[in-house]
Amino acid sequence: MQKLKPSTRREKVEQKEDSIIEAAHRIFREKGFAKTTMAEIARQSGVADGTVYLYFKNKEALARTVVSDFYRRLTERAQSGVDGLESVQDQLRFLASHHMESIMNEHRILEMLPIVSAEIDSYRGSELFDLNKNYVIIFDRLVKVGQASGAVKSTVAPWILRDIFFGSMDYGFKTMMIGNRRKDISRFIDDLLGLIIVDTSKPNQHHYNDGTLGNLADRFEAAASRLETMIEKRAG
Amino acid sequence: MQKLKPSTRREKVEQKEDSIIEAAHRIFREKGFAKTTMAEIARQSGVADGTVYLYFKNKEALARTVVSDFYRRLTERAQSGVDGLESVQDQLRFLASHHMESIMNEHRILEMLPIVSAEIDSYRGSELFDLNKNYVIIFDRLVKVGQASGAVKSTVAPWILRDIFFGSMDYGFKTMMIGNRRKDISRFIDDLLGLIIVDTSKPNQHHYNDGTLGNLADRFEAAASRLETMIEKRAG
DNA sequence: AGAATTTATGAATACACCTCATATTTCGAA
DNA sequence: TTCGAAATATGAGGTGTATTCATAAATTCT
Repeated sequence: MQKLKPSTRREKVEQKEDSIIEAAHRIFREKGFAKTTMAEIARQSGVADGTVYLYFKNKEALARTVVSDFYRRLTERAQSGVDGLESVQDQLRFLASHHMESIMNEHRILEMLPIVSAEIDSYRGSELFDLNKNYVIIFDRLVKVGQASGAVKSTVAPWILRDIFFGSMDYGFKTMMIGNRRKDISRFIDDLLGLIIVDTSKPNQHHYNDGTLGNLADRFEAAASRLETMIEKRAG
Repeated sequence: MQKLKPSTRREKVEQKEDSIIEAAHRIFREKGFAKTTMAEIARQSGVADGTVYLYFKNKEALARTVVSDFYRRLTERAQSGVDGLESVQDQLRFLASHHMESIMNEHRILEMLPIVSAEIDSYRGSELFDLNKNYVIIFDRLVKVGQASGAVKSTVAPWILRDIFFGSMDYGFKTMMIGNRRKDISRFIDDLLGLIIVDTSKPNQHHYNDGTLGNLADRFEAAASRLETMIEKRAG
């Protein structure tokens, strides 16, 4: 009763589940949460109305799965893109561009986040919370490295920088959509990064490899960084 | 048929409309758009279900009125608060604090904005668009004055600064709510303003990006601050 | 093959928004 | 003051959509 052969049976079931998710994603992305009907999702999945509820508790749970998948893709693309770049500046710029592009293409999906997380008793500890955390931690890591090397402003707490980074883009995206000005996006990213990144046009940028006090600062920050990592790990 | 005595009759009608708006505001603010029912609003207003629809076309229009009223109050309080202050720095700080406090108290109302503006054929030109514009223009005016006097960074376009200002706070508010850390709000505002305002305590903005002791002290303190924050978190 | 179990179906139910035929109230004119 | 017309109010019922559930079909096991 519990375990079945993991053969074709399971695959068929998973395939059906995938087709429901796929149809749901397509329609949610097009019309948003309120205007998509479960009947339409069932129809486009090629199943009966009731069948959808064998795979998902309700409309909200289905939407939550769609949002989760979106975050997974977002995180994977962002991380692999960042991994291919050298400097923290380039990595941050890529992260910003990628984020902007993604919410541009799937803003209806992202807009479902407050809807589908409203009903969760504790958003902290939920799968969505973890997925969001896994995404923004990409930024956090870059900031940590950047602050240690002096490429990113050290006067602002990292978690505040994170809120400024993502908050500005989510809000700015909306105003640019309303104003029909996609072409301003790169300008927006430039200015935003300009506030966060220490201007590289300055002569004394990477200059602390000697025995000067600047080098001492580097070493102190690196040590602090190690401590942070350790404490974070212990905190789980 | 058109014009009636503007006497008690009209007043009674307006009074009834107000009681509906008041009840709607109370319940929307408490439960959000989706979980409030028109029946509950009617009950708490002391009218029959159908009566609500004599005053508002539908649930969305009623919610739109509630959001509009919220923006009107927000703008009025912000403007009068700003008018009582001298320096641009103080004015910006007040605007930020007031905004934070307001969305803290009525975030459910603000969250209805995308919902109630979704159905409008053109958000631009709608009453809500104008109200929002009237609100953020307070910031725009401060920035204009600030940039002219050198108190605000001139390297970033004003409309981008505006998106960064409000976007950061809207996003940061959420993360602070989730993390139960209201006490970090003033720190958040300080850091955000620090990115926008030219620090008047420093004769030269770029002063600390060299290898002087002043810069080292900044970086030491920032690193220590990060550790403190982290340890505090664990202790809390 | 036949029983047992899993999976699928779609008609029926539940619930909320909204309408509308009817009732009540208000107000001016006789 | 009374009467009729206009304005306002009512709530039972219409409508649309999420969700359930008794029944059927498909699959697996013996």
